[in-house]
Amino acid sequence: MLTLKVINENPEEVIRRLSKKHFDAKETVSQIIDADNVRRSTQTSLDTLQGEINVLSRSVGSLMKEGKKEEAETARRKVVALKESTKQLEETLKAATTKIEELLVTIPNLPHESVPEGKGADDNLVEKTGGVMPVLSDDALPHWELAKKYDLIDFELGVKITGAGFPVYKGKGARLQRALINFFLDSARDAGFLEVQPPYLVNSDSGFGTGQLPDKEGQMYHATLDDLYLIPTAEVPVTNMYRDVIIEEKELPLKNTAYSACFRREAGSYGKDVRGLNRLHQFDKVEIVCIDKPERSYERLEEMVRYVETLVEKLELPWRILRLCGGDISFTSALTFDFEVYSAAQQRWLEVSSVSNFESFQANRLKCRYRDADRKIQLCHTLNGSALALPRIVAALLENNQTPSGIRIPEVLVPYCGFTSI
RNA sequence: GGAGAGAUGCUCGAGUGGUUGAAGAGGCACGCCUGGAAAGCGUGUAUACGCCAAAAGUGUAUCGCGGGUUCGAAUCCCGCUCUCUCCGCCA
Repeated sequence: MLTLKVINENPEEVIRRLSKKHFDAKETVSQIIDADNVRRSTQTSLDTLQGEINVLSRSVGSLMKEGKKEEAETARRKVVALKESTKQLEETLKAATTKIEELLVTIPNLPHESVPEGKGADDNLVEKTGGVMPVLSDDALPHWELAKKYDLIDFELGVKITGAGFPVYKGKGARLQRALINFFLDSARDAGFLEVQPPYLVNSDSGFGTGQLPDKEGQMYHATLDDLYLIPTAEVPVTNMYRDVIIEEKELPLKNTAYSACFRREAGSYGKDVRGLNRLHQFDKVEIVCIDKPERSYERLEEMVRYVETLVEKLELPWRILRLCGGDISFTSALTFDFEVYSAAQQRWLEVSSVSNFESFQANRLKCRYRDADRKIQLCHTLNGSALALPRIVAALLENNQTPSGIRIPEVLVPYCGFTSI
């Protein structure tokens, strides 16, 4: 969430910049400022009053020691009277604080100035393209047919065991998954990311910290008996490692990578979007997460984008990078680059990575701070990206590399797979 | 899951109702000392919010979390969470 400071100091700018996300913040911003004025003045009164009470209370003790019982009793009565008025103030303060908090979480992050104007996915800016478009024969099969033909993925079996969107990978299909995960993790490690294995269930504090709660509650599986959430991405547990911490400046940047299974309810999805591997409830992903100081975060973002580029390049897939427009960028992000690979038999681009700078938006919720050179405490910037999400990579690999004699495995994966074709 | 013990600052650890943000020790930082270092000596070493134009300063809150008793709570009471020990179960 945005800091109170930003809203108080630059309300007009906040409103102006949010309009790019098609969010009208005018009303909310003014409500926040009003509530904050109440909060401040109430706290001032309350603190003063509480100070008086503390002084009097202490005097009760010393008066008792000196044997001045009557004076002590007078002071005691006075405190009781004063305490009555603190109750009202406390309630007002709490109400104002709660209101500010409630309003604050409804405001999206400010988009970076470089975010293009636009309504939706069609207005995203193509930043860069690479790879070679494959030429497939007319009888080329979509990946779900290929998965069946070579017995790589059993969607129906997953339906029996769990439900739609929980496929069972078999044989070379399963081995390809494992190969990709290892390839991604090894690559990330070579690029300087520290590998971690996080929990797959998180508590609500963690869900709040990265912005899944309260905004996207319905998108996560909720284990209600223990009030834990299945992670929609490793971003959640990994970023939350840095919740409530103060990092020394010299330790920045922090760069982590993690593989995890990801669980998403995907409520509201339908149609050809969900065919085969295009959209699943459970999928595998390797995530990269960075924490850095504000003045360096865009440098970091660039580094992450370049890194993801090397992955799609090594996988020999046709790819493109999109700079997301104001209408398509997420609630929490300031600037996002999406990576898409071309799935030749489906003849469509599939999103396989999303690399974002959240600036201090998550850090403010997380209370993830660092101590700068002047020993001052400041919010960090947090960034993350997929590197990469498996299912759509698999879809593109299967479709683009199909030949009459089988499916070719890109060279970089052969040592990981242990086979050269399917 | 059952029984018991515990949770204090960066760490260890004292503190069982009255200037305790918190003794003491260690660590760390800075300074002195030194040719340099060690040792020694000295100083400093939480966070949030408020007030102040700002710094200085100052007020309030915080001893796992939440509530209660009291003029006053780290200290007493209740609930929760977590950790440890023993038993049970178990990959």
